[in-house]
Amino acid sequence: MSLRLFNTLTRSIQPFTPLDPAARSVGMYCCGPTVHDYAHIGNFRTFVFADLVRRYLQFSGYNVHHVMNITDVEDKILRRARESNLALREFTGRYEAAFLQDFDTLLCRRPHALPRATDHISEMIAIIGRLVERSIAYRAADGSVFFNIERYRACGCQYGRLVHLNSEALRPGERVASDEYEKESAADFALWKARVPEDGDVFWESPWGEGRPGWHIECSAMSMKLLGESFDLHLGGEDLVFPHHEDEIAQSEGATGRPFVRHWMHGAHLLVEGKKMSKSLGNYFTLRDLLEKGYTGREIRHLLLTAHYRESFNFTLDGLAGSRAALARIDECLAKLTEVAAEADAPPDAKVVAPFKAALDEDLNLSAGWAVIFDWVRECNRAMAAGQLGAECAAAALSAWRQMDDVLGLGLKAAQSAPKEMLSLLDRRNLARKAKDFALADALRDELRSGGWAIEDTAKGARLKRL
RNA sequence: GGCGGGGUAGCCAAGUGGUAAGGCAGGGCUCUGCAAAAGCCCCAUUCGUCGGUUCGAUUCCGACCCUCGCCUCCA
Repeated sequence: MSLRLFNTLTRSIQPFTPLDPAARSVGMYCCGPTVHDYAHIGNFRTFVFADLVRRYLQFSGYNVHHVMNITDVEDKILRRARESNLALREFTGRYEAAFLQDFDTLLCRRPHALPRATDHISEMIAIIGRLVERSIAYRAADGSVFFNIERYRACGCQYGRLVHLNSEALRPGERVASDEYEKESAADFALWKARVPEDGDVFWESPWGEGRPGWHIECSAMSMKLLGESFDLHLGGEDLVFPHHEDEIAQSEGATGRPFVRHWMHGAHLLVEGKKMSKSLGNYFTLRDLLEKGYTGREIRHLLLTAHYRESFNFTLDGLAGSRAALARIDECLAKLTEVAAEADAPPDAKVVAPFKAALDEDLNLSAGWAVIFDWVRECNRAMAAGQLGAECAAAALSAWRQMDDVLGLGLKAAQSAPKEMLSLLDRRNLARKAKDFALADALRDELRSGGWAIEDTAKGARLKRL
């Protein structure tokens, strides 16, 4: 069995084959955050999805080079920076740092490169220059540069491969009508935006005059710089299919004449409490909002990983409580396995890893993967309850978990050891129980509980567990 | 209007032309001085509706209903 992934280009699940299969290396680019605010849970679904892809490729033996851009120049950023009276870099720097912190909280592996748009203006200008040279782009009267879709098509290129739009449907809508730029055709998109007064001191010199880059061009410039003019995998949220990714393909292939990306993957959006997230509905959550409610990054990550990435997903606070319970079940099992395994060591138990891999190989069907994991948890529990699981087997189970967790990224929750005061309370309770002074024993139990520790009476005696 | 997803138990969510994974919640049991925690067991004759193809359809086809997304800078 080998990895098959859905490719938006072909709208089908197909074997994943990198450009250079022999090297087992994969170049992967994911459209990153626009740093003008704290990222919300919907943004993070996409990044956790990208992390899953990256981890699974690594699990599958690929050497992944993961690039994610930081969009730090854009209309909304400019406006907000201006409102906050901060220099662009100072403003975006705050949200970039917050984003990365959130990224870590969700246990996502950091990309190998995090290029910022503003550090790659010259690369963007170079691409625009190539397009102008080939007459696929033109300079408008105001100094903006647009991509000419007609010319691109005339070169034998196809526009609309991802989204399958017909050009007649691309009639100017309200948003286009209000666009003041001087395009020759409504479908054309900006590569370079001429400087306007509202931009303040945010502008760069270019052969076409002062201005700033359009939105799509940054991804073409940075991905091709870091991964080559053709690379393997490009990811993003489903809303980016059109126009962002469609335009990326057009400007990249228009400039290089070479195929841009082999494999496109898009993560579906999520609903929150059954509705589209919106601030007015009160169901708009940043990661920070959820942490404030007492949920952990690990729980949020788990919930985001319960549904298949191409299905829209209903993110709820109830679901988060469910994730907490589900993780506790896994943690409990792993803690017991650790106890049984003691010092033993063994290679991963293929009985669980193999079906897990089979599930993930089929377009990352992690929902099916969870079924494998929970079936396995039940089996382990059953065997341990019957006292029929040897140290070797427990060790093999733990190795298997570590291997699968390489993909899940949830970690092995370390057993917390209780502080001295709590341990002495436990001792006193044990003595009270021995003396059959149950009133005292129960009082001590309550005291422990209010101190945040639950007593678990097991066959091997009482132990404490963090609440 | 154009294009594309979905509708599976109380909730979340897989899946298959051969008779419905898994998680949460719920119920029962074990353990316990009582609890708690934990574990085990149970929990959809049925997959939006109606037709059709088929020995057999939740799965394929058609119609309809509902829902979500995209259609020019939103993950």
